[in-house]
Amino acid sequence: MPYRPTHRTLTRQAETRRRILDAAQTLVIEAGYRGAQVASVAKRAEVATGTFYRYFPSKDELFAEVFQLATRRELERVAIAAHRGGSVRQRIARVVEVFARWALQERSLAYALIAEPLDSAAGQERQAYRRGYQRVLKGLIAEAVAGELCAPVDPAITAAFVVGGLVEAVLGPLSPEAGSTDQELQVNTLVATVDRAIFGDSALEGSASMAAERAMGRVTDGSSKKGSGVDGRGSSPRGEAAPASPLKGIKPL
Amino acid sequence: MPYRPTHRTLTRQAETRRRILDAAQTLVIEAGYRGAQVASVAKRAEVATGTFYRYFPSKDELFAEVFQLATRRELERVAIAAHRGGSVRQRIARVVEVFARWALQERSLAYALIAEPLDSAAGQERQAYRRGYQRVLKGLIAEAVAGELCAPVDPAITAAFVVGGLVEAVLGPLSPEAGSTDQELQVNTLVATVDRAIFGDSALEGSASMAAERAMGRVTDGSSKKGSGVDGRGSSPRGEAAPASPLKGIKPL
DNA sequence: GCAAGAAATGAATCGTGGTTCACTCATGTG
DNA sequence: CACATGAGTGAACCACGATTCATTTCTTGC
Repeated sequence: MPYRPTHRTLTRQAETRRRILDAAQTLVIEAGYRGAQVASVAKRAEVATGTFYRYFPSKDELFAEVFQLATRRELERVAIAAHRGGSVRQRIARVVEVFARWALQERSLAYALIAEPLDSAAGQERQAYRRGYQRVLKGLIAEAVAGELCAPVDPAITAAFVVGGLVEAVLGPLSPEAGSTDQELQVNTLVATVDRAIFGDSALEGSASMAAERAMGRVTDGSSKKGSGVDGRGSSPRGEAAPASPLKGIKPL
Repeated sequence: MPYRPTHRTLTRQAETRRRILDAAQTLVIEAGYRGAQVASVAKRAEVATGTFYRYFPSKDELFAEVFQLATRRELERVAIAAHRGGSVRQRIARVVEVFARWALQERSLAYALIAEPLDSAAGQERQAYRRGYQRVLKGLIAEAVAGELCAPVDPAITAAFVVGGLVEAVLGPLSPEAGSTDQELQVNTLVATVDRAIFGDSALEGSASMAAERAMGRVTDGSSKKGSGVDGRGSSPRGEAAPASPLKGIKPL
C-alpha cells in the first residue's frame, strides 16, 4: 500500500492552508473584497488556482472563514470591554472606545469587515460583526434602562442607531487621507456623543476609561467656539450655520 | 433632404425614454439594483436591448439618472423641512421625522437609494443622498452650536453619526416582514434619540412637530418598563440585561 | 529504483451580463 | 411611388472571474 500522508506532508498542507487564508486577508485589506479574486489570492499564496480548490470548496467558503476569524477576534475584545467592571455607563463608553480606536487603526480591515459593499458572497457571515456588536450594546443599554440609569429607550433601536452612527462616523468617508485627523480627539468625541444619545447630557460620574469625561471636559471648556478642529476631512473652511444647499453635487437636469 | 423628425416622432421618443426610466426604477424597487440588468429593464420597458442603447449611453448613465431623480425629489423635501420656521431644535426634529417616515414608507426605494450594496456602478451618484442629508444636518447642528443651544459638538462628525444611525435603525434589518412594527412609534423614538444625541435630555421647548415631545412623553410615562414593544424585529423575547454572548451565530472553529 | 496514488498545475470551460452591429422596419421628403 | 435616413431589433460578441479537469510532478512504501 504505497503512500499514506506522513506528518511532514500534513504539516506542509496545514501551512499552505494558512498561507491561503493569510493571502486572502492581506488582499482584502489592500484591495477590498472586490480586488480579491481567486486568481489573485492563489498567486499571493504562491499556489495555482487549481490548488486553491483543493483546500477550499469555493471562494465563498474561503472568505466566510476569513471574515469569521477577524470578526471573532474583534468581537471578543469588545465583549471583554463590555464585561470588565464599572458602571454600565462606563462600560458603554469603553465599548465605544474600543470599537472606534480599532476601526481608526485598522481602517482598511474594518472597512472590509463591516462597511464595504459586498453583494452576495459571504455577505451573511460579514454581518456577524455588526450584529454581534449590536447585541453587546443592546445588552448594556437594556441594563441601563432596567437600572433606571437612563430614559426608558428601546434597547434594540438605540443599539442599532449607535452602531450605524459609529460605522458611518468612523468609516463613512473612506477617503485616501487616513490619518488626517487627531484620532484621540475623534474617539473622545464619539464616546461623548454616544453617551449623550443614551444618557442625556448629565456629567459622567465614575472614572475608569475617562474618555467620555475628557471629551465632555473639552465641551465645557469655554475656549472652544465650535468646529473644534475635528472635521472628519478638511471639507468646508467654516462650519457655517448657513443653509448650505443640500442639492450640491446633484446635477439639475 | 429626406427625413426630419416630426413632432409625433419626438413625442414617442420622449415617451420611450420615460418608459425606460420608469422600468428601471420599478425594477430597482422590486428587485434591487442587482436585479436590474439591462435586459430586464429593456424587457420591462418593452424595447429591445439594442434600443436601450439608443436612449442611454450605458447602464451606469441610466441609473445615475434614476438615482438622481429620486434623490433630488427627496432631498428637496428634507431641505424644506430644514428651513420652515421654528427653533433649530424643532427643525432638526422635523428633518429626522421626514426622513424616517419616508424611509419606512418607501422602504425598498430608500434601501436601494442609500443602503443597498452596489460596488461600482453609479455608486458615486448614489452617495449624493447620504451626503446631501448629512449636509443639511451639519448646517442645522452648526447653527445650534453657534447659538449655544447645545454643547459645542463637532457638526460634521455628529451629522455623520446621526445619518448613519438613522439609516441603520430604519433600513438595517431589511427583513421580509416590513410593517411588523408601529411606524409612528419608531419615528418618535428616533426623533427623540437624535434630539438627545445633540441636545442632551432637557425637555424640548417649542411645539411644531411635537414628535420628539410625544416620544419623550412616553418616556416619562411610568407605565412602560422597557423594551416598549418596538423591537425592529421580533428577535429576543425579552431585552434581557444579561450579557447575551456577542459571539452567537459565529461558528467556533 | 519503482509503482501507486496523492497533490499541484494552469489552460480550458462556463456562466453572467454589458455592449455592439448587421440587418430590418418605419418615417419623412420630392 | 421611390428613395434617404433614422429607429428598432436581438443575436453575437466580449470581458471578467469562478470553477473544472487532463496532465504533470511529488511522496510513500516496498
